[in-house]
Amino acid sequence: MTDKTEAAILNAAFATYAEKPTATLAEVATAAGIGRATLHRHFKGREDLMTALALKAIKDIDTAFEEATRDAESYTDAMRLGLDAMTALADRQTFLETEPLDHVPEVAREYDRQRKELTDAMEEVRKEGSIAANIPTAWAVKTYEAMIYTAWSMVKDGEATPKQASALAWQTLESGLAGDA
Amino acid sequence: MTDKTEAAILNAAFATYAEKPTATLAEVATAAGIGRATLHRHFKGREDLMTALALKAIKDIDTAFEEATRDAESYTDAMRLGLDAMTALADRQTFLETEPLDHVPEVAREYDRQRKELTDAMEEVRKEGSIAANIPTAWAVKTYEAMIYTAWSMVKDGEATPKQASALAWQTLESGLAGDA
DNA sequence: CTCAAATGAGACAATTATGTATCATGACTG
DNA sequence: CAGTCATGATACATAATTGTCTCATTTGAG
Repeated sequence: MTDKTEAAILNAAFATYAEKPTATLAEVATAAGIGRATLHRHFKGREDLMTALALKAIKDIDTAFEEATRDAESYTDAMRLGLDAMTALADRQTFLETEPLDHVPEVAREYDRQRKELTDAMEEVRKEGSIAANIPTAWAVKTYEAMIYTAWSMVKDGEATPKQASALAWQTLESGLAGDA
Repeated sequence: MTDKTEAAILNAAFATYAEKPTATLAEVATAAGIGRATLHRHFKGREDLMTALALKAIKDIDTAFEEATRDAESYTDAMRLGLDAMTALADRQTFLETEPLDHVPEVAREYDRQRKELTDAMEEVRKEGSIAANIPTAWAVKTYEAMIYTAWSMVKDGEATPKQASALAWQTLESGLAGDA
């Protein structure tokens, strides 16, 4: 049950920290439906949990993105499919943005790698003609992430279904980066 | 010097919490360039500081928005001008989103009021024909806020000047909500 | 069923953050 | 210049969080 418990802890932690970045370990344990002692059995301490969360966040995003874009017909299409898949994982993205994680070399390295891959992919999207010339790639990447967060937020607030939200996000992103109003 | 010191504390706090939501009062004090004791002289405690920050955030945003949109020719134009002004205040917006503030009635009330005003204004923008029919107003509002945050983030990361960033934000928003790619 | 492993609950210690009080110092005011 | 006021530094008290340990109970595999 170790693996299942740890997964439950990590998932609960993502949800909890997305809601309240200052949450205590006790709150995370309660959210996971376990005792605080059990949390300490699986993760040596706060720092350990944070590192595990960061690495899992990166891995989950990688996996979801690869899975979703397996049979994309273009980089532009891959972005659309990826956005759809990521809408459910925005709590992980939020965690990575919120928590200062530079002090763990492995996390920093993986984070940079993922970010570079996304930037490279966006460059390909540009080559496909989906991005206006005056828009920097860095802006396109940040907007992409912002749309994922916004879609997630819509769902969280009960203002849209995941499908609706990611469709809106894609529509906004595609039109917005194409640039002709 | 009391007023100036308090302003310094609040501004430093916005910057600090935007960077690290779990920052301690000691870190805030250091960022403000004062001793921890002095912080306690101006704000009774953590809760007191948080409340002051929330109220100031709301007020700063109100003021900046009103100031910037004073001679807007339309609601759509007001949104553009407001976005420009808000780019520098995204740390306040971030604070309001990050910190759970429902438990202070006055803050909750002001927050709801401001949010409603923004939603109402966005409805007017819709009437001016700037928003595609299939896009909910709630989405338009969230996207607006997301673009402000994104512009701020670009500036913070040194990838654009404030002017460039808010121009990109407006271009993306206008084209994105108009909806025709 | 039986046993080993995992767990929850609780007690406890250690660490960290918060809150309060005091005092000497420097700045500004009248 | 004298006095007041805010401040920084420091010490100290309290509270909250984190980390460790034990033990009775539960769970699950064999």
